Amino acid sequence: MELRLYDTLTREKRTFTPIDPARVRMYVCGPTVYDFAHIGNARPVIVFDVLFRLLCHVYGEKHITYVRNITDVDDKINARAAERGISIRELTEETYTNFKEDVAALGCLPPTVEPRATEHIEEMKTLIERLVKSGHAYVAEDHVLFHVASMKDYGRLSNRSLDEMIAGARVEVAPFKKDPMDFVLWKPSGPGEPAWPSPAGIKKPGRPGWHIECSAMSWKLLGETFDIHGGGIDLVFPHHENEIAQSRCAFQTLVMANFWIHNGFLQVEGEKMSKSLGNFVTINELLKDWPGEVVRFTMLQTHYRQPMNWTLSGLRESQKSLDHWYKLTGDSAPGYLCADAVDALLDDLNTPKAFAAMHELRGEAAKGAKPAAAALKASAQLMGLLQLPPVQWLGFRPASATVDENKVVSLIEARNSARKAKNFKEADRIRDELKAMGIELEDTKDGKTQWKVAR
RNA sequence: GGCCACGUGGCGGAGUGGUUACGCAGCGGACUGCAAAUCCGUGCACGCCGGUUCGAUUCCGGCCGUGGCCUCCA
Repeated sequence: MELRLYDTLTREKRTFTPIDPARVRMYVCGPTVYDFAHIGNARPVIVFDVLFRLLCHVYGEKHITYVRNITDVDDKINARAAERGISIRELTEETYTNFKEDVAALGCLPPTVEPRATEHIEEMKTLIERLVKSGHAYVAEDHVLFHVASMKDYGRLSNRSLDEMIAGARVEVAPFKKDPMDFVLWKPSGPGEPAWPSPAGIKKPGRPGWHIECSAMSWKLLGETFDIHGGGIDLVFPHHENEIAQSRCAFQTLVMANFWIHNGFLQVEGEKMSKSLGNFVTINELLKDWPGEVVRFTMLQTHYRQPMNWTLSGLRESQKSLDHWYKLTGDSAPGYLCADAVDALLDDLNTPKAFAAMHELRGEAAKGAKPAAAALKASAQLMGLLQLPPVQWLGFRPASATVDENKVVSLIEARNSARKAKNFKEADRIRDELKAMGIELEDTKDGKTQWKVAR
């Protein structure tokens, strides 16, 4: 099995070879815990969960270390906690709990380690001290700044030259910076802000800059150089660029990670997702109306590097496909994996192509091929789908639908009595009545009637 | 303004220098009391303009459009 992955740094798709196949190491940037995660946050979580599962399949579960951090020190967190009148700790705990539940409902396995920034301040300070000592960072007005000009090939990941960046910079430059592109490793804390004793001989207590935490945590948990670093494409610059600068300069290494993998951006109904447009979709809200697997399926229907458009009709389509798959595979045990589906995944995580192979299996299974159904189930499960008992799946009711289940059931009974008595006029009238209530019926072969909420 | 992506049939979405993606919807048929579900069959495509080539949706150049980054952001 050969896994091929696209690397943002070298801009090519190439064979993935782990540094140590007995310990494959992946780091993915996790959430800043200040509010509910939105659908855009869900994309990397789901995409890298599929990669994690695939790596487990190829190298064995015990040989993968997947780290996804929790950013629990950040100015947005401070602001939100103050706004809500709760402590920072309360806010981050609450948000993290919500995040964990949401992500589990999306069928994502817990990473091997979920480190918190606040628990790795010492490592950050160690890195900062090293960078100052080696001349890559300097102290100015109680800040520690990384000196970008000290690194020859800064900008390679995002394909920018320093000159270009300086020319195109629109930011106001803090007066104490040696170079406009220099970024903060450590900054002083004001009253009410979280603070730790500062490194580099600074007297005033302070807190870390944003980028240093990932360098510190990946170092602590994965080492100076590791296999895969992932995140959203919007993190390429400045976050990942700066991580590379910090880690490589601190450790004198040629690379920080061998593969840099980034998922594409997401729009909602053809527009940028924003609170002002009213199309801001949180995972939490979505999960009230849709099973997690529908959200997951929808996300994987687009290749992870492509821009994707999140739509209601996309969710409906996914629901249909999964309904179909669940009905067909039923309670059958998972069988052999579909080779075409696995090959598609091994080719830079081509999930849409894997789905196509699985749709074909569905066709064979419909003709009565039991191994095809078993293969469909196994392949879907490799992608974190078809994990529920079919009864539970088919029994899902959206929370927003206010249906009186007892009434629905008694109407269905009345309709079936009418059908038995060949009073089809009455039976159809009842069906129409249910339809007006947003209930759709499905008569099964064994004479029973299933119902679902129309979408 | 600088840098970087993307543009495929009604919709979603893979892929390829010459041959069917696939899914949803539509249409026709089977099944059904009629529907729904399911099964069978089926039409529809590669933003625009040039270039390379025997041949380009696929390679190159330009243009147009959309989006991302440059500032917290997946």
